[in-house]
Amino acid sequence: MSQHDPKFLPEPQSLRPENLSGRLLSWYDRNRRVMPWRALPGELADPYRIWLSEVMLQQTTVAAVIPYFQKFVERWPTVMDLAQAPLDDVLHAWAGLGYYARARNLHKCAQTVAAWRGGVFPDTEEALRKLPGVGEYTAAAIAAIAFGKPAVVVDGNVERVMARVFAVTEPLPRAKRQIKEHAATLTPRERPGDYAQAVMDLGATICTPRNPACGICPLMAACVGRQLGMAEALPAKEEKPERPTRRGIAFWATRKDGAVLLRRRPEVGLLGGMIEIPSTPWREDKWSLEDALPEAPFQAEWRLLPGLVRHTFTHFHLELVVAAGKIGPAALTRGLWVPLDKLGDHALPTVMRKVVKHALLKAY
DNA sequence: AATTCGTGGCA
DNA sequence: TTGCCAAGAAT
Repeated sequence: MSQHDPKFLPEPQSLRPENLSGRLLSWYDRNRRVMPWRALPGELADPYRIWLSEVMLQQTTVAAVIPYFQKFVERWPTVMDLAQAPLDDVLHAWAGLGYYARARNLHKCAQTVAAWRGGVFPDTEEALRKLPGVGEYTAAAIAAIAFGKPAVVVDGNVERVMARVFAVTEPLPRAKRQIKEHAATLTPRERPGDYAQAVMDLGATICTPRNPACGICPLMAACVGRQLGMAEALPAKEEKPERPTRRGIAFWATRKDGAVLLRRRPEVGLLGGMIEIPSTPWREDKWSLEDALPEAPFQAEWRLLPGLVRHTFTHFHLELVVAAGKIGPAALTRGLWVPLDKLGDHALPTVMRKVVKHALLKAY
């Protein structure tokens, strides 16, 4: 086949892999999305705000992050402010956003940056990667977006876009290395931060997991996945194990003055360091009240409230039955007695707020 | 390398 | 109702 053959359609130069970034950037410029951490065109990004937003955005949607981000930067405008804040204040402000280890690492990272560099973030991937809570993705994202470094940024959006454009059929997570190689071939030296955000925006708005809008995609002509009719099916993923159900009894313990007993969870593990309604351990077998009594915070006439509190974590379902009881004058217990109207002052994760709501509805 | 980490929106 | 999914990190 020669170039003079009318059937030969030369691949436009703009569709060569090294030029796809140009198409993405021009699409990005035409469809710029406003987010509170993004610099305006021509402005320099604030590394503190980029870092804070990237940590919040780990496995979390933009819509969920925005109000938390606003709250954090209003209360702690610089990394020095955040470093000086009590950890409890940070956990409380984070409550509801999930993955609470992020909040602890955020605070630790702020203190590290404050101590080492007086509040100046490192600007290389290698140095960023050493900070607590900053992994491969986040280091690359900060380096690219805040410092203009041509880092290869690979998040879930990039994985999906690359898998489709290059028709990568190997399932994730095995395909990660292959996908990163593709991503590296597209990463430009000019405007790498905008490019990274362009791919992520594309994945969030057009190259979506379901019903991708291929008809208006700036990469449509280059997308091998689409040409093969398999774009929506990519990326392939390994099967996930099914989620078990765990059960427990939570103790809604009240005092004569109406205060409720709370306690702090262990620093590590599920809901680490957060405040909870005391409960039995969470196990697969159902609990009878008799089984649960030795786990109660004190001896009392516990009564089971009708109904259940259901909550789903990443890897299991939880069903909590709530038992209500009043502490006697002689009983001692460990924990934190909190008036009902002060429950909001504590770092209660969502599952525990559900327990509170249920108890308030059923116990009075 | 495989698990363990939350939560809310969506089909 | 159920499962999937989201700008992943730590161990």
